Amino acid sequence: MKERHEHILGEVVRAYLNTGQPVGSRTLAEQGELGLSPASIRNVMAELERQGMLSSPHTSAGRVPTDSGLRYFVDSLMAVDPDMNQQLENAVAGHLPGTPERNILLKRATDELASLTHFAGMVWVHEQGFNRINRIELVPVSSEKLLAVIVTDSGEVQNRLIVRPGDTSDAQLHEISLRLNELLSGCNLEEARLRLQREMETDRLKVRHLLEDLKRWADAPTEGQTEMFVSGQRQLLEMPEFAVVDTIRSLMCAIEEREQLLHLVEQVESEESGVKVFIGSEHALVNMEQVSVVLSRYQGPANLVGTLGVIGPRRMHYERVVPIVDCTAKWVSRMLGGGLQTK
Amino acid sequence: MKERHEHILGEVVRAYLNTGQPVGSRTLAEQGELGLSPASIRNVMAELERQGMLSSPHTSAGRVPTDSGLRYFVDSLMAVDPDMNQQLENAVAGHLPGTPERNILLKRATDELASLTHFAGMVWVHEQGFNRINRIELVPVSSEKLLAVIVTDSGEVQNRLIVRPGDTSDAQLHEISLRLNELLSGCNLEEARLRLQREMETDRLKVRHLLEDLKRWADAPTEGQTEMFVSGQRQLLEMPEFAVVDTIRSLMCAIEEREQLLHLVEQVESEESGVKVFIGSEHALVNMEQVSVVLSRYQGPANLVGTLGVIGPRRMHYERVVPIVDCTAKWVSRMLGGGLQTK
DNA sequence: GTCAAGCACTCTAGCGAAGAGAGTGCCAGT
DNA sequence: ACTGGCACTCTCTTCGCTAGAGTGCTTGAC
Repeated sequence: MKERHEHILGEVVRAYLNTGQPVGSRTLAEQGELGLSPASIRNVMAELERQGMLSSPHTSAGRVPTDSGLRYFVDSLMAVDPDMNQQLENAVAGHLPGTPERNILLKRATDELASLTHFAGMVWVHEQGFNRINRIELVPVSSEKLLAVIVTDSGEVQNRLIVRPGDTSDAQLHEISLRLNELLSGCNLEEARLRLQREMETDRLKVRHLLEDLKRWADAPTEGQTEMFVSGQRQLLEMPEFAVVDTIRSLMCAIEEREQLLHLVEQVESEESGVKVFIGSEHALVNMEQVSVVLSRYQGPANLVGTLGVIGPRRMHYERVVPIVDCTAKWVSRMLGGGLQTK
Repeated sequence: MKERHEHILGEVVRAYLNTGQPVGSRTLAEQGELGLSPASIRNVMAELERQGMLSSPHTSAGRVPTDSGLRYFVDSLMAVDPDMNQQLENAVAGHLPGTPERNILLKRATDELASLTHFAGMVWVHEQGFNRINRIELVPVSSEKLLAVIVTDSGEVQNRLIVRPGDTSDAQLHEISLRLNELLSGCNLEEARLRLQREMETDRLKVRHLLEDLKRWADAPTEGQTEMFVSGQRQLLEMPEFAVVDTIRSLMCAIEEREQLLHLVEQVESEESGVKVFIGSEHALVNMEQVSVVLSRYQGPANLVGTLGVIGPRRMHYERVVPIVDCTAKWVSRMLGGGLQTK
């Protein structure tokens, strides 16, 4: 594409991102960035419209960038301020200190995404079903109940109340704990199930009921296999383009139902450069042509991998949002990798 | 109030709850419940308007019940179908089987409230700061980290990663666990802090760092001292009265900020009959005159007490919503009381 | 060949007028 | 005490009009 065309496309996009309104040739000329008359700008704009980069809502409105136009802008024209990147990294790291438990860390990252971008922040955890049990502990709670705590090697903590075998002292319970750790440490779910089954048959510890309870836990389809955190949905209501309830409704539905979004998340490859942007109809979410999604993979230790990003109006400042998502993903990877490494 | 007036007020409210539109004298007469001519109905309606039970948006619209009108209806006119109560109890109990961990149970109750009413369901837990530690356990996670699990006597499970003291074997860790249990079982937060302080001075176990970590935990302002679960916000978007974005925005703000709602929750006394209804301006939430809140206390074991309910449009079917909230509160109380009692 | 100026054309947003519809209040009659 | 009838009021919708903004095209200058 000719340099002048790129220049003008860039200006149209920038003006559109700022105002959300169609931009006309005169406003662009008066703005003075180009040093051209409205008429000349018009010629170029007409050309860009033929190429599918711009479109006009009607004859006498200005031009609005199409999805392709925004795509070209994001891919080739967008200039990321190098200062900002540094600044952002500091901001992200500053707001998110410490190494808390995994889910708390991820929840905080979600909040941070939302507050930095003013859109809705989202974080997914893909278990991949390969979690290995790192530790299992039985904590006495009352005479009838005990709490089974499992720590996986990806740093996740799960706990569940189960029935306490009759007449077991705390010391005996500790015995059983030790035995279970021998038995199950390093197992994934599948193996754990098998070994529990085998153990039930010999049952040296006479705790058949307890083993059954545990097995039932392992058998249950691991709900929340892809966990999801969301934050800041409210801020989307502030955007003027969502003043029509219909759009916001589709948006909330998509967030609550998760199916559609998961499908999108799968398209983000971890090998790629990092951030992936879906503009308007590119993400194929129904009734959400006015919505864009910016995502990036993060990588924790072992088999923990996830995706995070934001969902917001098509008219978002990609120059700012893309680095935010990028920094957050890197920061989360670093925190997870550094803080929870199990070996 | 005269019987006829009550009768007509009741019909106006019912018609309004169904349609959401102002109701006129003719529609009411044609409906045939009253056996009166439009003119007679008009006379009564004018009287009711003078009493502040009804109001007309403008001269030639029908009448809409005021907050007082709805209040009178809820207090004196509302007939709760006795069958429904039984039916609801079955429905609630049916959808919510088992006795999982406390927070999961409460989350499920929230979902159930939302799905039964089609509004947003909410559940709060008021800790009252009196929680006693029932059990504390240290679970080894890696060579550098361990997981501290605390079970309170209200059945709540908290866990946190802390630094593992250098060169401690799993067996030693168990030793420390036992000692900590001796030290802290039955303590509330205040006592725990004191005892940890004292222990740090003598420190028989040479684990000063660990004790410091724990103390820091106890010192931290217990965040989420009033926990809150929300579900089904999306369904509020379906309500035609929330088609204007402003109302829904205030609503989402109120839910996310929590402050205002907490203030409201405090007004629900546990001794009272059960369900408390706040209609329109009664709850003094800003910009939410079109919103009603229905709440009830539930009572768990020991010092665990909470509030649950729904938030929805002023025009809700109170005859249905009130028993739903009532049943859910009773069911939650039963589940918590029965399943997690510690002694 | 490139750019700018001018002009006719098109489309929308906003405003006021007019008419339909719904509901009321009041009066008179049974 | 209740009802039928009538005049009145207010809103909602539709229609037509105008001002404003922006375009495309043609023509002329460098």
